[in-house]
Amino acid sequence: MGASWRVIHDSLLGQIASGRLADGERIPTEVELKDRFGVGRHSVRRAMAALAAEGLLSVEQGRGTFVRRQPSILYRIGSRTRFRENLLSQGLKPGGDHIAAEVIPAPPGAAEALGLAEGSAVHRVLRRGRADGVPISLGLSFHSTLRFPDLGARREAGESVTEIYRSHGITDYRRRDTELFARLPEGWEARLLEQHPDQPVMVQRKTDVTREGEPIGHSEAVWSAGRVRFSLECGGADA
Amino acid sequence: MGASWRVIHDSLLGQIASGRLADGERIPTEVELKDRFGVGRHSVRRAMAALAAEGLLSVEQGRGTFVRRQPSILYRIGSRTRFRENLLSQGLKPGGDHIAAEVIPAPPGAAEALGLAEGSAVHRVLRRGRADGVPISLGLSFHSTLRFPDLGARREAGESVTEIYRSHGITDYRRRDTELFARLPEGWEARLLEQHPDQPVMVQRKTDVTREGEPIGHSEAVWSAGRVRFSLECGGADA
DNA sequence: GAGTGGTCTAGACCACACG
DNA sequence: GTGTGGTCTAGACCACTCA
Repeated sequence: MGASWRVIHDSLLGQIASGRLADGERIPTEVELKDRFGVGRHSVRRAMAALAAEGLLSVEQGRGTFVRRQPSILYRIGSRTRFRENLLSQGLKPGGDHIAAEVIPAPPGAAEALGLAEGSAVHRVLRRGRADGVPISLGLSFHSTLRFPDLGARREAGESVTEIYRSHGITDYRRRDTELFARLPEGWEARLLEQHPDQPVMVQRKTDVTREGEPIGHSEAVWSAGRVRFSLECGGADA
Repeated sequence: MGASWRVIHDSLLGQIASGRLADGERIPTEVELKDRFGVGRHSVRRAMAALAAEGLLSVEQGRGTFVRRQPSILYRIGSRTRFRENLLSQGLKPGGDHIAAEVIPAPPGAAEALGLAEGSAVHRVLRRGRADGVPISLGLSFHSTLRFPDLGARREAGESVTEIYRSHGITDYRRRDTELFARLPEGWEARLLEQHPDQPVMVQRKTDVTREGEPIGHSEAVWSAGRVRFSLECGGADA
């Protein structure tokens, strides 16, 4: 016989979908559900884990479990549109936090993309993007300290990459090798994105190059898959 | 205290990464691992689930659990490149199975994309794409039966969409609204893709329109995220 | 301190593969 | 039949939040 956790899962799913359990509302505790459905707590937890991985619940240790309707953001990709404008055009308030900035020896991936020797000093800047206050992305970028000595401090102060490029004489740049894939998040990524560790993220890897083809910046952005969909403005191949 | 399943997870991970557990090799049974690490079976299973969700293991009920190194395919998207050529250019053998073809009332999403009344009859064709024999995608497509009466049978016989379009006088078409996002797979999707249900998939939704902008086909392709990365040929916006 | 979710053990039975 | 993984119950203790 199949899965008794499915029964719980589907029951709660129905209540959330129908609105009987409203957004932000607290759902019954694990013990209460276990008694109500006459099953073990393990099965309740399994049902909750599935719902959380679907992005419907926010589980908070010590406080309870809450219905969390996810914003569904359509993020245009492939144009010259920037983070700010992209969100504003959908009526969302863009935001961001500075998480970390440091100088480290270039990791293999970044070194290769930037054409540097592995271990060369690079700025590593980590920022969190928000839409209407909800975390949606983690942007991790790498830039050579030789090329952009002051980048770390200036990004920390809130300057954009484009501005910093311009002050170093780079008036135009383009993207090379934009790569997109999905995976499960690391623990720290899930925490910073305030999402369940079983809910996937999308990773967007890209390299900026000058008009002449010189690589100047490499970045890896991690997007919450439950909150963001990408809209490609360049069409796509068929399967 | 922390997580004892992490210890097991990391130990096996190391053995797989270092090659001490080779591709295709069977790993110790749950009972054996539970005894070896001196933990409960639950913790062993949790470690296995994590490794399987990372795409490193193939768990087969009744047979055992095996190391499964995943192919990592870079699939170009955004150009005119087709499935066949895309894989061939990477030295992979393209393949595919016909799964199902039927005529159904148009579901809401497809009806809207095609500009049909909800419930109009459409062909629904499901195919599975393979690279070197490994399933990598499920392509679900919708076409009006009025516009393409013979499409179901012809696709089942192996004809391509482009060929069928051409025989109906459509010599050129383009993509509108390519949308890309990630989620966890449904049970049947995981089964058809032969992947773990906790490993994410990427969904690519797109609509074909004629040069005049008339929508003629809508499709939703589900890609195994553990096996495929997308390469966008049109750059990307920054985070 | 009481209540919540997080982790763990122990033990049972079921479903499936294979000899 | 034997052994594998899949599901489930029961019960314990820990970590965190909040009054």
